[in-house]
Amino acid sequence: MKIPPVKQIQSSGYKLTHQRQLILSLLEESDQHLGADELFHLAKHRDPKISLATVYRTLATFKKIGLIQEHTLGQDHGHFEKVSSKPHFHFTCSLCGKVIELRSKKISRLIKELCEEEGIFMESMHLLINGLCPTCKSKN
Amino acid sequence: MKIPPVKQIQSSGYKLTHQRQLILSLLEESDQHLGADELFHLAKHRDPKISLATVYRTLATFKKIGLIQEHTLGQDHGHFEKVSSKPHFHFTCSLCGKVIELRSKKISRLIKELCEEEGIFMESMHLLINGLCPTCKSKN
DNA sequence: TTAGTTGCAAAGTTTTTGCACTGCA
DNA sequence: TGCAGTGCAAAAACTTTGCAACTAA
Repeated sequence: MKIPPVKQIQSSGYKLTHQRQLILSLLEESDQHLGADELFHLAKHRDPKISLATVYRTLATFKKIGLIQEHTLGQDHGHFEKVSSKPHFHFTCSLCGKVIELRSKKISRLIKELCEEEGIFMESMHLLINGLCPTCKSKN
Repeated sequence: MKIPPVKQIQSSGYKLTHQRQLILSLLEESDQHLGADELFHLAKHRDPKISLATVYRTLATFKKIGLIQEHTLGQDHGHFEKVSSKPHFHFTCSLCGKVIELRSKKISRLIKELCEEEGIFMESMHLLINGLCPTCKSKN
C-alpha cells in the first residue's frame, strides 16, 4: 500500500516535471510545515526560473492527489507538509505560542481502531492540542 | 474554570462592544467553522453598518484572548470556531471531500492523560484524520 | 471624559488566472 | 507530436492599516 510519491504523480495522470520533482524533494527533505512562499524561495535556490504560480499550482495538484496536506497550526496562513503514515501530535501554547511535539503509540493505535470501526481508510492523522505549556501554566 | 466569554472579554481589558457581542453570538450559534467573510455576511444581517475590518479585528482579538481558534480543515482558507472543552474529531475524505464527525470518549480521556503527563493544561483539542471514506474506499 | 473601538477607504498580502511558449510522455 | 504544464504579468481574493468619528466604562 506504500506507493512512492513519484509513481503516485504519474499514475494519477500527471506529468513528472522537473518543477514537481523539485517541490516534492523539498517537502521530503523538510520535516517542517512549509508555506507556499517559503517553498518558493527554497525552490528558487535550485531553479531560479521557477515561478510562484507553479508552486501554488503544484501544491494544489499534490493536495488533490493526497500527497500533501494543508494545516493552520497557530496564527499563520496555510502550511503544507507531506502526508506520512507517521502520526502527528502538536501542542501549541496559547500564551507563549510554543509548539511541543507529542507522541503516543497507544493513542495512535486507538485512532486506527476507531477508523476501522467506521470503515475509514486512514491515510494520515494530526492531533492539535491547545492550552498552556508547563511554564505558562505555573505562572498562572 | 468556566468563565463566560463575555466576562473573558472584559477581564482581558477589552470593551464589550455591540459588534463583539454580535460576532460572539454568531460563533456560539453556529457549530460550524466560519470564515471571516461568512461571519461578515451573517453579522451584516443583524447590523448592516458593521464592517469587514471589524470582523477581522474582532477575530484577531478573540484569538488573542483564546476565545476562538483558527483551523484549515480542507482546501479553504482559515476558519474560526469557538474554543470549547468538547473534543473534536474530524475525518476528511481526500477523494470526495466529505467530512465525518467522529467521537471517542476513550481517546479523549487518553489525550487528557497524555497532557497531564506532560504538564500541559489542555484548553481544547482537534483531531484531523485524512483518508478514504467508506464509499470511496469500496470504489478503490 | 477618554482611551479603546469602529467604519471607511486605501494599502498590503496572498492566491488564482489568461495566454503564449515549453517539454514530458 | 500533442497537450499538460510553465513563466510572466495582471487580476482577484483576502487581510491589515491610517485616520477621523464614536462609544463603553
